[in-house]
Amino acid sequence: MSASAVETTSSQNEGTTELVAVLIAITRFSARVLTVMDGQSLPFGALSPVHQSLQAGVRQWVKTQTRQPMGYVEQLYTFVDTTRTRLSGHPVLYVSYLGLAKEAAENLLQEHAGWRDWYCYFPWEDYRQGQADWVEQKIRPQLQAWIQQESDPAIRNNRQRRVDICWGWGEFGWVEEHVLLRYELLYEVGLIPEAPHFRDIGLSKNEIGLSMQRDHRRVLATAMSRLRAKIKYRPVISELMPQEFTLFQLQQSIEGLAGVEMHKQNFRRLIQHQDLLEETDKMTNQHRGRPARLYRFKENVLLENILAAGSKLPKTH
Amino acid sequence: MSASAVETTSSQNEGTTELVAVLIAITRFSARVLTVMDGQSLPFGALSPVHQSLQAGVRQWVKTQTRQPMGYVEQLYTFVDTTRTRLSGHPVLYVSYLGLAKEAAENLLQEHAGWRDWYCYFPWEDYRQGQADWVEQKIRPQLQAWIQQESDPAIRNNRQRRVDICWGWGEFGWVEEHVLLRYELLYEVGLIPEAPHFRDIGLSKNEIGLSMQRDHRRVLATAMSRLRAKIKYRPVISELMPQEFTLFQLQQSIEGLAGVEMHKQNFRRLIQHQDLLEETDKMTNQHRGRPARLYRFKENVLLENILAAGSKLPKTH
DNA sequence: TCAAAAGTGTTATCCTTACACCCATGT
DNA sequence: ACATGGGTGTAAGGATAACACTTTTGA
Repeated sequence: MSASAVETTSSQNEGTTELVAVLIAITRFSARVLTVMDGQSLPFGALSPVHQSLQAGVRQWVKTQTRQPMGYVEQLYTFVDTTRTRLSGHPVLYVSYLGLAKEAAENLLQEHAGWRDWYCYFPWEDYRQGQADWVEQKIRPQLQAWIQQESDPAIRNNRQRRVDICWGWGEFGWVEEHVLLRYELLYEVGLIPEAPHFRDIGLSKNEIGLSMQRDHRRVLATAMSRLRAKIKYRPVISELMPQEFTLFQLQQSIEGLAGVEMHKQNFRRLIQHQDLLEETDKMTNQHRGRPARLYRFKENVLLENILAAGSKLPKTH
Repeated sequence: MSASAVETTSSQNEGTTELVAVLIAITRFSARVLTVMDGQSLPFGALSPVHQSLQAGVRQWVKTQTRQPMGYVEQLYTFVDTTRTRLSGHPVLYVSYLGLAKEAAENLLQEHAGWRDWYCYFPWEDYRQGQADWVEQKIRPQLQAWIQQESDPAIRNNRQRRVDICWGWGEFGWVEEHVLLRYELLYEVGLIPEAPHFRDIGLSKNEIGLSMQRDHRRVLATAMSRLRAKIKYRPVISELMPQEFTLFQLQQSIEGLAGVEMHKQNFRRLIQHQDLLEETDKMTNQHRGRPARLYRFKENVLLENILAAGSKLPKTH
């Protein structure tokens, strides 16, 4: 503290930095995110000089706020909070981290902490049964109106193209990792309650999703984009699965993350061709139908998540 | 300023944030990076509350420091400077950005600003003629010794694996986007002058590369990794090329970035199958051999760099 | 018996790679 | 003439997607 008092630079150089964590776990094949404040916020806390690193700071805050240990961790993105910056007169930063936890601890510290299905915040991102009707019926006309609002035909064309790319319309297909693009589009158009220029058109929470404080929903969207992109080329799914599992459980978990369904037979073959899993000698019949073999990830896969090395997934359906 | 004086929180929450820019351009088919301080630093400056966004801040600093305008910009990574944090008693952050410039302005503002070939800082990353002899002769034995230092056979095995993945030895191939992994390995082993535990084994600057202040070389390595990965699935190369160019020039530019050579015929076909380029009616004979057709990127490609959409490149050789 | 899920096998198609070869120009 | 780079064709191999089909269990 005495050291900072010695600083001769103006307070323009000083600022507040907060660490924000998006911790993901899979429970019953659906993706969940760790929240605090009754789901209105992600775990967060101020960066302090006692932290040895940003990562250590995030781990510490999540641990003290929720008691949930973080497993695999990677940096996501750094945001400025323009509102708080303007109000306080110094820059307010959020450095966000993505974490993957193997099991969701049930004995969370605070009453207001909890695991939530991530589709509560992004209902339109669950594309497993195809595009929801209300997207076509309620969202699409709003976007179309937004396109028509623009008088310059060149910009109007760009808007049309952007909308089509985001939602897989026209010549384009649905791309599950465009979570952030879609969120930012809805935000810009004014359909997201967090937006300063929000226009309420009477969408329910099951449609437009639950809101979060301090733009944390954008942070979550960033995390979903990153994770959905990453599972396609790196076996990070191993950080989320239990020790042993069936191939179908693995498929359902990935489908839960990606928000799309996959072709069963090809999924199995593709996974088995990749030298990621090894058979156990156990079978399970915790489900309807023929008993299934249990598999586990090979030992080196965890290491290779930290280093490098690839993995592939089949296309949808 | 008066607002920050009102702050009641301790100075632990206060910190300094610097913006660091890695601006890349291609000159004569080799990748260059914009530097200041005679190549010892990347352009940087403090984040201030007057900046409307992080990106705007980076653009402003690069412009005022070098007069070079930035084109395409994306966030790279946020680092903590542990040394300066310890000394000052408050967190010191670097938020880094990658920028791609179409042409390298020659009339740079400062005398000490300049464009440098990025292989000056990472000589081992130029793999276009295969692996350099001195890597095999001087680096490899050092890495091998580092592996043998470890007594625990499990950890020793991990080290061996890590070294092999990084450098494409053993069962692995050279992966050009592992720039950061390789740098961090060399840093950890103590071969990089910037490392606190640096052991001088008499490598020349042509071998271990030029040093930079404040760990900026790590920032550059991060940028190279990102860019090398990105050109494989997104046509960001369009942000670096001049208006019109031949296919061979495009190939050489990409080879300059990736640091590997590509198969000529397949490169041409792959590019032409992707609906990225359009023919002009012009030919050039600014080179030996048969005159070549000039191409340009389609108009929508620039837009799609900002949004999404893919592109592919052939494997090496 | 039927539904649900585990599995196996096969084929068509596309993409990539590798190789062979001809064309046009400057020196 | 030949070196250099431009440009076309094609065949082999591998990966993927799509489809058909059998097996084993619980309800």
